[in-house]
Amino acid sequence: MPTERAVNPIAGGSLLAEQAYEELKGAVLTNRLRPGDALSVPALAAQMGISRSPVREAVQRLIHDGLATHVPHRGAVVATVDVEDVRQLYVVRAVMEGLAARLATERLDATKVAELRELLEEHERVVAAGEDEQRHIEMDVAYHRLIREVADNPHLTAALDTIQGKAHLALHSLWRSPDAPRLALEEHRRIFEAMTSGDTDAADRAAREHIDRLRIRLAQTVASGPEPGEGPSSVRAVP
Amino acid sequence: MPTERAVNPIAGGSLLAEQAYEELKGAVLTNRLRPGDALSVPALAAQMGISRSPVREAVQRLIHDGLATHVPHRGAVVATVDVEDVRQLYVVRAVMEGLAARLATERLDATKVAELRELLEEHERVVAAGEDEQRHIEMDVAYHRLIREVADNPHLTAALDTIQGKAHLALHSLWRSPDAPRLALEEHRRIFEAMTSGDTDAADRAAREHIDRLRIRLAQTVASGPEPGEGPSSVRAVP
DNA sequence: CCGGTGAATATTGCATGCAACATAGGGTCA
DNA sequence: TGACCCTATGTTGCATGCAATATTCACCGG
Repeated sequence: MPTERAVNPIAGGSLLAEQAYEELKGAVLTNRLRPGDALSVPALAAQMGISRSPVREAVQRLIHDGLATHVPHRGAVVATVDVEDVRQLYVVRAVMEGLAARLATERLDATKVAELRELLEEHERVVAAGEDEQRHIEMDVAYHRLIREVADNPHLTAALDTIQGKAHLALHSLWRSPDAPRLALEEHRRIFEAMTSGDTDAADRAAREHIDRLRIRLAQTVASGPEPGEGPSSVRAVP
Repeated sequence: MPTERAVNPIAGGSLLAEQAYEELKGAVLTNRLRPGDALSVPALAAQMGISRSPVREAVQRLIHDGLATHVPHRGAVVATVDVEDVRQLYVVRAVMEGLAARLATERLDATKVAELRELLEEHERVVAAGEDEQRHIEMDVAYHRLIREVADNPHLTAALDTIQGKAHLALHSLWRSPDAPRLALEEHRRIFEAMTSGDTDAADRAAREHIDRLRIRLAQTVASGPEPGEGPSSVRAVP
């Protein structure tokens, strides 16, 4: 077991627990900590250079978010998402993104339209340049996040953040389709068109269908390429 | 300030933090702790007869659930839900209960139908007997919870639990309509009919409309009778 | 009578100690 | 060689200590 630490030391300002949480979440979401990896509170505390209290708190928040699971007397481990999990995740996410798009359509103004267009164009560049998967996921997350922000419903935002966090985690293990970014971008554009035309029903439908298609493509990808067997914390690179 | 404790001592078995969380949540949801009440970790720890660590953890979970808010350097206080909060809450809840009903319809079997009918009949007795509000809320919560259970989607369940928790909290402050229980029961029956007839669309619609009507009735109640003034736990009235 | 100032108070958040406990691994015995 | 036991290690979860800090209340001056 290499001493290669998956998390970085904490600066040491205020709210160590918060910083530890962000660091851990980042490590999980960028796949530096992989599903199945152990989250030992003492070990992480040592690596971050802080005591166990804030780390313990951070790990528990991760568990609460569904990004880690608690194995009795074995500590916490980064959550493993199976195909069925993802399916159920996306069924829920579809109706919530639909609602978000609907609400956002009602509250859209010129500023927000510009921001959305901006994001779409940047996403376009990323896709055109064939940049890395990580970057694409970031754009995808950012786009949906902005829609939520426009929708301006904190309860919806909170629920969707949790759902999307788990989905984000799943993408690392499951998403292997090379033209997925292009398709996603296309569907993002369709949502944009519906929203800017003021058609709430169409926006709702477009967002729901986007997530539904994502779910279907994910299922197909998994079905075709059953995933090279990879142990918890082994060394494989993302293809 | 009366020494009247709002929370009970903890038995002392295993997982004190969990027990403390349940105790606190119960106190909040049954209105023994009211919106605005302070949640002092040292005080609660003393009342429960345990140390601060598990209590701190419990309070943080409450905050994460939206049942409490963190006021800087003043400790945590039981969350205050205003009318707008409730409206936004129910907008989200409507689509999620709709999805739950839809999924439940697809997975319904004879056993679950019997359980649902059982609950409805008990609810009927409660309404007929004109029992207390608390009991009615319990029935309402139980009914929706059972639908979720049948729907069998853990992510949907988790999200809805959080949403319903906040809604539950809101009801104490806002629900003053005497015939609300009767109307709710009636709408529960309608959802039941749609589900047992196997019509997923109708079930979805019925559940969504139920929550929407709930939201509208709540808004009307609040608009007509602005609430008998009752302050946090002491003197102030809600502005 | 009222406003301002200072000290006492109570809070949080982090660090650390410690007992209980399950697991893993090695060594022993049949 | 294979199964079993027993110890060593790692973990959790709770208790407690402690510094930093904002609030509150009383008291004093105007």
